[in-house]
Order: sequence, then structure tokens, then C-alpha cells
Amino acid sequence: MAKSNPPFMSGVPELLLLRLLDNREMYGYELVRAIKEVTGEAISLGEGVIYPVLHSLERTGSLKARRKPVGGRTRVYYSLTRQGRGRLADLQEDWRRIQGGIETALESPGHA
Amino acid sequence: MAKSNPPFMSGVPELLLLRLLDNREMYGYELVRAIKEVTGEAISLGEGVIYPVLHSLERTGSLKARRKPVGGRTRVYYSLTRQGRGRLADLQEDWRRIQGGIETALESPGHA
DNA sequence: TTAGATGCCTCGAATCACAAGGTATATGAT
DNA sequence: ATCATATACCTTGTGATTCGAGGCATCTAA
Repeated sequence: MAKSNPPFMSGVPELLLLRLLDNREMYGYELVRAIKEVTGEAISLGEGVIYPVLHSLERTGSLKARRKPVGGRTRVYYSLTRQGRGRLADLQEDWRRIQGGIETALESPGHA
Repeated sequence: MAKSNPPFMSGVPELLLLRLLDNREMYGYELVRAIKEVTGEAISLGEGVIYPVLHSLERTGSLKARRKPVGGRTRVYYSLTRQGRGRLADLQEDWRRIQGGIETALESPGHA
């Protein structure tokens, strides 16, 4: 029935979120803009990506949420749990691995 | 409606294939192993990924195919077209862009 | 009062990658 | 001889992920 592993190169949104939240707690709408900014406009993830990932990370215990009313609106601030820090380290290592692999491939000899 | 752009970080299989074929013509089964090898085992793409991508690249004019019987079996060798070289350059630039963006994000100040 | 920004959210669809299979020939071992 | 493994091509079903577009509500500025 095809258990299907996660695609070999997913988890980048997750990685970016965890990395940002490792600095300080932030809320969803803020994270959407922060990702664009911190990647030098190279990566732009919409709310339709961010919110589900945040919820998933919370469900699996990597993040904890804190609702905070700010001027009539309500923000949901997320921060890393201990487990989340572990997850971050894992994803970071995964990323370096595949990034390194691709770099090796691109730099391998033979192209003009 | 939802025309949906390609996921922000797809096209890596495509990139790797084009890069390898920029050196010399190769056939599908060979490419499956070559990707594993050239990425230092970091990335392993099965035939279920490779063959469809090759067909797609041929259909869109980035690759041309050449059937070649070898000892009873038939291999399909692929090589880059001019257009394929352009496509490779584009994908390479895309990759550098997002790779750089992520690196910036990961190295940004603030983590212990 | 209307438009735009903030701030949360979800849904349907597109895209992609994965595992698992199916076909066929060759080779090596039993 | 026969059976397993490697080579070599392929497709199909499914699952995971992302995308776009929207909905809801509040605040601010024109």
C-alpha cells in the first residue's frame, strides 16, 4: 500500500520556521514576512503553507502556542520546545546533507 | 481555477539529470545510479522518478533520445539539446538562489 | 465608508515524489 | 535445467506537500 516516505527534499518550510523561532517567539503572520526577508526574497511562502505547518509542528510537540491579544486582534505566538530544538538540529543536518550532495553534483568535473 | 506554480523547490531531479547529461549521454538506468554516486549517496531517486522526468524533458525539447541495442537489451541514451543547456542554466540559477536564501536564514544571527 | 493592512484560518486543486509493480533479456549459481 | 539476481525499460496508484484563493474579523487611513 505504499507507505511513501516524505519527498526527499521537503521539510524546508519546517526548517525555516523552526530556525526563526529558535531566536524568539513569533506569530504566524509575522513569520510569513520574516521568511521572505531572511531569505533575501529568495523564498516566499504563503499563509496557506505556513499555518498548516505551524499547526502540525504544534501537534507533534515541536512548538508551543500562546495566544496574546494585541490591540483588538489576537496573535498566536509560537516558541520552540526542547523537542523542537532537536527537530531543528535534525532538519538542519538533513539539509546540509542534500545541499552538499547537490553542490558536489553541480561542481563535478566536465562542464565547460 | 488555481493555476498553482510549481512548488518552490521542485525541479531538483530535473537539475541533476541535466547536469549529468551535460557531460555525456547516458541512459535511464545508468542515471539512477549516477545520481546516487555523484551526490555522495545523499540523494537517491528511484526509477519511478527518473523515467517520467526524462520523458517530460524529451517532450519539452530539452533532451533528445537515441535507442541503442546493447547485448540483447535496448538502452535509451539521452543527450542535451541547445534548449536543454539553457534550461540547465536557468535551473542552476534558481537553485543557487534558493540555496543561498536558506543559507542566509540558517546563518543569521541569534542561535546559541 | 471604503480600501488596505493586520491577523487568523481552511479548502480544492495542482504538483510532485514514492513504492510497487510489470515486462523482458542476460548472467551466475545451484 | 532452474532459480535468483542484475540489467533495462516502463506505468500506475497513492500519499505528501505546496499553491492559490478565498473567508472571517479588526484596525487605520483616506
